[in-house]
Amino acid sequence: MTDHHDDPVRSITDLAKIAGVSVSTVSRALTSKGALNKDTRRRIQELAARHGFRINVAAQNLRLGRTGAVAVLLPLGHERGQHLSDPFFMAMLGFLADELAERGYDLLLSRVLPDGEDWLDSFIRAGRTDGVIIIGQSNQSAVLDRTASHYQPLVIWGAYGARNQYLTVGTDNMAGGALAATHLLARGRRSLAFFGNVSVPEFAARYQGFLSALPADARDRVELVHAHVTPEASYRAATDYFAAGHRPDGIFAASDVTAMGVIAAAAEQDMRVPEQLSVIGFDDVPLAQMSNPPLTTVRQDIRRGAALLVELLCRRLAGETAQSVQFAPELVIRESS
Amino acid sequence: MTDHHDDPVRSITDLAKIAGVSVSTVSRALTSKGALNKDTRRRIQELAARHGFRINVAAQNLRLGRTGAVAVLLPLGHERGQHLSDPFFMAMLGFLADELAERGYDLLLSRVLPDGEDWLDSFIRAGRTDGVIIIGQSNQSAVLDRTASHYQPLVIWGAYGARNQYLTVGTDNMAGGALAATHLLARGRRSLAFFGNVSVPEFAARYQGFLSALPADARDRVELVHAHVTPEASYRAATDYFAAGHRPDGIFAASDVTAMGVIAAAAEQDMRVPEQLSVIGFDDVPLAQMSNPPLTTVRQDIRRGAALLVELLCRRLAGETAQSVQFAPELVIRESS
DNA sequence: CTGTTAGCGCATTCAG
DNA sequence: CTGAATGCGCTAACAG
Repeated sequence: MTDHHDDPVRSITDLAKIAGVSVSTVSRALTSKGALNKDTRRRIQELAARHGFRINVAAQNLRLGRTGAVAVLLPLGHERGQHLSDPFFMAMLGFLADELAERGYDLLLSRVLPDGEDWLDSFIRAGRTDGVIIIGQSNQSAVLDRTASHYQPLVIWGAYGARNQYLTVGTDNMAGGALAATHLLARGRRSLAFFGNVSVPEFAARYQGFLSALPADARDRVELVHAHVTPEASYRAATDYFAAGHRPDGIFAASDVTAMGVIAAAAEQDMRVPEQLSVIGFDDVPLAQMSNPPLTTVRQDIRRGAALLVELLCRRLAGETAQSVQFAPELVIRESS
Repeated sequence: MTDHHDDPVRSITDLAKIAGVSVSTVSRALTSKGALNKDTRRRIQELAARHGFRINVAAQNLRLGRTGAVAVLLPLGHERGQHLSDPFFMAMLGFLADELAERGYDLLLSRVLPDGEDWLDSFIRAGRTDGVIIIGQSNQSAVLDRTASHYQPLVIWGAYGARNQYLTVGTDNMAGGALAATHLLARGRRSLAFFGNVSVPEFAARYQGFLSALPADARDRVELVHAHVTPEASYRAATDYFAAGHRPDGIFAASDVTAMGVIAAAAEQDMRVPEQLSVIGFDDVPLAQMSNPPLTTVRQDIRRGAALLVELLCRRLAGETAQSVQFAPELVIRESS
C-alpha cells in the first residue's frame, strides 16, 4: 500500500528534497547502479515506495539514449485489415510480448500499410523504438533489404531468401511444402490443388516445395487457387472453385485458417473429408486439433520462433553479429487427410 | 528517396546548423506550430526530407509532458499465457491498433500477471503511457476500482457492474446469456450445461443471464462445467464431462473457442451435433462460421467495442467526462444448434 | 560515499 | 518573423 498525501512526489528532484539528499543520490539509489551507502540506498528506496514514486521511464530513456521499446510491425501489403485475425500471428505476438518483457523491453504494436518505399525508414527515424521486428515480409522484400543495409536492429519473421540481406527467422517453407506433398501422395492422392496467395514469399515457398516433391504427372495437374488468408476469403475461394466443377482429391492449404475455410466449403458440397478429399493445412494453430475433422497440418514452432526473433534482435542491439535461422517444420497427421 | 550523405542529421540542432537558422525555427517549421515565414518553413521541411530527418518523438514527448502511447493490458489473472490465443481478444487488439493509430497514439502491448494489488498503479506510475486500456477485468475488480478513483484515463473492456467505479465498455452479457437460453429452449432442449470459468465476471454474467431466462425446472438441472478459455482446456473439460456419463442435449459455451472444444469432444463420443446435442457459443469470431458444423453463437460487435474504448479514453485524456457503455448482443443462428 | 554540473532532443517563453 | 535561453526528468562524469 502506498500513502502519498502531502506533497506529491513526481520526480527524483521532489524525492531528493524530502530525503535531504541530492538528485544523483536518489538516482543511484533507485537504479541500484553506482556506489552508494547501503543504508542511504535502503532509506531512499523505502521513501520512494512510501510515496508511491517510480522513476519516469521516458525521461530515463531519453537520457540513456534509448527508448526501451521494440516495435512489432505487421505489414498489410495486400491483405488490408486482415492479418491480425490470423491466429498464427496472434500467438506469435503473445510469445513476443513475453520474450520482450523478460528482457525489459516494451512492445510497441503497429499495423502498417506499406505505401511507397519509405514507410520503414520513416518509422525508424522517428526514434520511437530501439529495434524492429517485422512479422511477415509481405511483398516488401526490396524495402527490407534497403533498410537492413544501414539499420542493424531489424529482424524479420518469414521465409529465408539467399538473396536477401536482412535477418530472418522462419520455418523452412519449401521443406514444409514437400512434407505436405509426400503425405498426400502416401494417401494415394493424385489430383491436387494448392490454396493460397503466392505473391507472399512464404506461401510461394510452400507452393514450390509442394510441387518439387511431386512426380511429374501429378505436378503438372496441380491447380493453383488464389486465396487470401482470412477464413471468409478462403471459404469463398473454395466455394467458387468447387462450384466451377473442380473435384480434386487432395488440397494443400497455405495456412490452417485457409484449410478450415476449404473444409467448410467442401462440407456444403457434400464432399466428405477425408474420404473423398484430403486436406492439409500449415501452422498447427491451437484450433487445428479442434476443427472437425481435426486438421492434418505442417507444424511451425511459434514459441521457438518468437524466442529466436527476440534473441537475434538483442544480439544486434548489443552490437554482436547474428545470422538468419531457418528451422524444420513437422508433419502432424490428424483426420482431415 | 532520401539521400543523406555528408554529415548525419540527428537532431534539430544539426538541421538548424546546415539550414543557417536557430533550433527554434526548425522546431516551428517541423511542427507546423507557431508563426513562421512560409518560405522558411517550406525550405526547412524540404531540407529535412532531403536529409531523411524526422523529429525524435521520444524527446518531443518528454518536452510535451506526454508519451504519445496508450497501453493495452491483458491481465492473465488465472489463465497464464493463454489469453492471447483467444481470437476474440486478438481481433479486438487489431481494431484497437487501428483506432489508436488514427488518433496518433502508439499502442504499447503488455500481458500482465497480476501479483498483489499494486501492479496497475505501479505500471501507471512508471509513466510509460498516457492512458490505459485493459482487456478483460479478470478477477481484478478491486484493483481497478481503487486505481480508477485517482487515475482518469483508464477504460476497461468487460462486464458492466453497477458497483464498479471504473469505466467499462462491453456487451450486455446477461442479455447474451438469456439469448442463448431462449434459443436452446426453442430448440426443445431441457437438459442443459454451461461451460466456462465463472470466476471471470463476464462469464459469470453470461451464466446468470442464461439461468435467469430458463424455467425453474430446466434451471435447476443446469450443470456448470468449469472450463478455461483455451481450445485444449475446453476440449479436455468436455471430454472428461462426457466420459463421466453426462449426456446433456444443450450446451451454452462461454466463448466460441470453448464451443469448438466441446464440439470436438462430442464428435469423439459420437454425439451428433446438432441432432443429439445443441451447442451455442459466444463472440462470433471469424472462424465460428467455418467450424463444422457452423457455430450458432451470441455475437459481440468487436469493432464497435474497440472504437468506443478508444473514444472514451480520448475523452478522459481531454479532461472530458465519459460514461460506461454496454451494448446489446445479437443471436446468430447457424447449424450447431 | 555524495553533491554539482552538464546535457539527452525538443518546445516554448521572452526579447529583439 | 526569428533567435537566445530555459527546462521536461533523468544519468553520468567529475569533484570533493
